[in-house]
Amino acid sequence: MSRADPGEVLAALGDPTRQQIVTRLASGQARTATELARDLPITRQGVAKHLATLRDARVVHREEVGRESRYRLDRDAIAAARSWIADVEATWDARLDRLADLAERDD
Amino acid sequence: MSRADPGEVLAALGDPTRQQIVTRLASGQARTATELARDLPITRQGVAKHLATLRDARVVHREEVGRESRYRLDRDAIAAARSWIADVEATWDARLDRLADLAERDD
DNA sequence: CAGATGTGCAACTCCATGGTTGCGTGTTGT
DNA sequence: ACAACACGCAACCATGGAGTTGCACATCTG
Repeated sequence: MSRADPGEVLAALGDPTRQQIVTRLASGQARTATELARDLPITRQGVAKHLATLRDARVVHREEVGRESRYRLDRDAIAAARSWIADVEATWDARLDRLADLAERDD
Repeated sequence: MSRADPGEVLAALGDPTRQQIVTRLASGQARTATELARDLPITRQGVAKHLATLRDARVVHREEVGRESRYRLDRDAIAAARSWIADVEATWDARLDRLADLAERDD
């Protein structure tokens, strides 16, 4: 089972509708596509497609219960994306530190 | 000067090519579109368009020097995106904590 | 000044994808 | 058993955006 690819997760989180879905899933219970569609201006199938791409990116996983399937956040994938961004920041900071060193050494 | 919108930043970071550009910009100096295009399988104009959307999302800002314009990372916007993700995680964690409370109270 | 280099802008493809409708199937509950 | 509900899948449409080429303009250099 391959781990979540940060880049893919970022791409999944890039869409505004999917951002809303993720927000909904974070603040409440695991929800079904039909429930989510009630809050959104798109159809159930539209939501379902978004959930599919979120599932491909491992941001979400499906739990089938009887005739309905509920979707739950997968914390690890989201953490991977945050980690990627944090790495960019860290690298950037390191570069600034080097510049600071040069400035000091310049005195 | 309106601040960076996390959603817009996420969208900007969603594209794989732009992810590479951001990585390049994080690990080195401010670069020009022509320089970046050398590392990438697309033309300079392609890179320029990506830099434009990164600039719209405040992920990057332009520094015009003579006839060339160099692009530099804007740390704040990236931090905003990371913060958004962190919020999702925090909300999710808080929900899990509430569940734990209920479980305890259930004993 | 003339050529080389760097850039931005505009027009043009083309494909990925967000969104829809329609349908068939499985589950629930009365 | 049967109606209502929930879902997945497939076909379809339209728009956006990634990428290209072409060109005009600005800047540097010999």
